[in-house]
Amino acid sequence: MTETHKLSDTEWRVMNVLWDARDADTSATRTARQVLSSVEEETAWAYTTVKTILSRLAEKGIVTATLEGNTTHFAPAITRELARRSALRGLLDRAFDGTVGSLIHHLVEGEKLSARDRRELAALLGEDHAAAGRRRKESRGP
Amino acid sequence: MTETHKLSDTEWRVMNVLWDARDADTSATRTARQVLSSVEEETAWAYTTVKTILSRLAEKGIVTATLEGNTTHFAPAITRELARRSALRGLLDRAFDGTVGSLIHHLVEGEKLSARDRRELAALLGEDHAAAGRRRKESRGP
DNA sequence: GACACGCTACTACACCTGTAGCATCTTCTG
DNA sequence: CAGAAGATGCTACAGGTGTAGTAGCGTGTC
Repeated sequence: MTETHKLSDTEWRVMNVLWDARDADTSATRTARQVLSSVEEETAWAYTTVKTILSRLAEKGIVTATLEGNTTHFAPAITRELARRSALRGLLDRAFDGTVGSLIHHLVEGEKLSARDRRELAALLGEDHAAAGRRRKESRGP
Repeated sequence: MTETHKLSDTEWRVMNVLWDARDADTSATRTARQVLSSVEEETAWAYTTVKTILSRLAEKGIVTATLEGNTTHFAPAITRELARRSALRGLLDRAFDGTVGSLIHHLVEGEKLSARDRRELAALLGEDHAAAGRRRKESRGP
């Protein structure tokens, strides 16, 4: 149901700024101007460009816009996790037979995983194994 | 350098048909008609739509088009692996801080990994570990 | 009270993507 | 050979995305 309407490249960039702010302060918001200054080293956008992107995001319900004085403050309306999940799903469906296994295979087979990544992965996996074993309530269909 | 020009949704669908053909026969090619029949259960495309997509892919050098008689035969000009790598990189950059670790974290943390995936992942990881030169005894029962 | 400055809303536009029609050319078939 | 069946190249067009300009409104400052 939570159709995350597929963020575009620029939208991701903007959303990342909003989410990063949230990481520092759970109720943080950002103005267009602030977003601009956060990205202007990598993007050379005009102020109005940021404004447009933010407005479109607000239209789509992906960010919330609150007018305060005469300045609009923006905040993410969906979590980064959700957006990530949805983007990942899209990639899996498009490019990896829709399966996580296929992606994992690609990751492990390719030169993509450094020894450190591998170690980290193993660690996370082990850790999670313990946690997941306790609350095994997964029932997946074929 | 190997700029894989970012495939769109439909392009992926078509390319997958081409790659799948390759999986069965290393030198397989597909006509627009054949591609259409491979996807028409999921897409309801018109023949000309497939034709356009294939032509655009050919223009971009992502598939090769060889006219044989009056029918063009298409074959992938880039490997699925390459396209996957490039798509994955895009996703990582856009949504996962550009790091594999972040994606892995997401995979392991989220509910995305079934017990089976997890097992598979562990297996692949172990397998690769062994291949790397260090042989280790695998005695981990879930 | 007039003005500058920033902010907003509205408008613009080119390119890409999804989707497809049409006129035409080629080849098989009787 | 004439027509059917199918392939091709052009053309089209709406909606989304990237990128931004412009005019007008609110508010702090002198």
